[in-house]
Amino acid sequence: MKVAEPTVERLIQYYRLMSSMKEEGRKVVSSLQIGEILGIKASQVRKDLSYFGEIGKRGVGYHVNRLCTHIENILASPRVWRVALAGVGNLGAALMGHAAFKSYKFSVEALFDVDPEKVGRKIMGVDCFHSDEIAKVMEDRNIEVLLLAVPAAAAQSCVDHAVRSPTLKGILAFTPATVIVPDRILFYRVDIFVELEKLLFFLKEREKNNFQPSGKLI
Amino acid sequence: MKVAEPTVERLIQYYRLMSSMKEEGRKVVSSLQIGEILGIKASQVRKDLSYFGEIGKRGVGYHVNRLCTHIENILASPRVWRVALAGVGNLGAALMGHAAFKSYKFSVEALFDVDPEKVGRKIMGVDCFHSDEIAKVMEDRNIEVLLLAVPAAAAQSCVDHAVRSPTLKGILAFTPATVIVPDRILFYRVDIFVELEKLLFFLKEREKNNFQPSGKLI
DNA sequence: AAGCATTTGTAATTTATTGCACAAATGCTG
DNA sequence: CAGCATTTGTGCAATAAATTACAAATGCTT
Repeated sequence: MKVAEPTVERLIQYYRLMSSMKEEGRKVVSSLQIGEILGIKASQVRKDLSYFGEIGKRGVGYHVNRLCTHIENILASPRVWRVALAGVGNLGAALMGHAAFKSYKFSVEALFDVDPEKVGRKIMGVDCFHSDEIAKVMEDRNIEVLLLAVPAAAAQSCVDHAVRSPTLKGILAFTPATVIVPDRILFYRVDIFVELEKLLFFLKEREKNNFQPSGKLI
Repeated sequence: MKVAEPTVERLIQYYRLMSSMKEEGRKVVSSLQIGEILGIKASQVRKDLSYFGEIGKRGVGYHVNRLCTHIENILASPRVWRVALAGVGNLGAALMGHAAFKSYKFSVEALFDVDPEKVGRKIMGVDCFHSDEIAKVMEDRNIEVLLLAVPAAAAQSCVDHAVRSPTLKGILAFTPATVIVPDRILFYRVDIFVELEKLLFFLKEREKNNFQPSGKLI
């Protein structure tokens, strides 16, 4: 049983929404209501949620607490993933400082940078090493996931070092650069500038078509 | 003639690749080579590139300079978009400092924050206003696009203010929060934590299926 | 407890996106 | 200049994803 990527993405959204509804003390919610808030068709919501067994109640809706736990189980980690962060600039700092970064699903076991001010010190409680040592440190510390927040020019070289560690399983890159990664490594990218370009492109299209809607809404 | 979102996304990647190949002095490239570097099937590359007219040369490939200009024209802006950035924390600073942010497609005309240290001053040459003034300033300065880099808790309130300006056309949010936006506004989101969750989920799936590959590669 | 308004779960359909396969061009070689 | 190796552009097939439509449950009302 394999799950499609768009489904996983929506499951994460449902989970966030259920968490906040739980906090607000809400007990029950329907697929229609979930869909309206998230900008998704109710039928899509139902299909996603029923994918892992019948969890709702016909004529009633979904029990918020139960749905929350249910999705939590689907998304749960088998263990705490060991993560490293390469690039402790503004973006890296933004990540480290973010509330959602304090997750029980992973722990940051090493930092990498080239700045002599940072190398050799602990930053927010984590040892910072020089980027030249990526391969060795990642293997020593059994790092499975690399978060790549280095400048575009340094991205490929960082990846080349990192993939030499047999412990590496996945990379999440925040860099607007083309990088080549071996097939055995799961690779995801968050590219702010691609999204910005897309937004501007579809704004242009909208304008051209004189306000006939198109593109992705919500 | 409407263009699909995945196509636009790939066009941006092709453009980046062509730019760097141009710099390296490369003259000609085939769809197969582009595809191998970008992890895309050659047929997909050809389909994308032929969407806006025949640009390649059979038996030869694509002329790098010509292709670069071609895609540039497709993605070109009709004018310089007027942009504002809400949230001048680490993430906002990372954006402002980024090379790719100095684009001729848009100019940052206002900043918003709640920090009294920042409000009323110029930051990197741009006036910073209090977030309470979003609606007024955006209308005064004719801002069309809002970049939202505020904490999750503040996101919805910022959006509510911003959409009161009739000049607003699009929002790009960097915040891991559910926000409700009217249909007339084009809304895109870059959610680092969703991507991280997805990566961890598919790593888990891979492990479960004992290393049979799945998920998105490159 | 029968009737009714809801709301889920899912089979069937539609739409979107990708991949295949091959004719049509191109340029090189002898 | 004929033959051959490439490589594009594109109709068609295959795959993936979203949407529709409706039977099956549920609980409320009378």
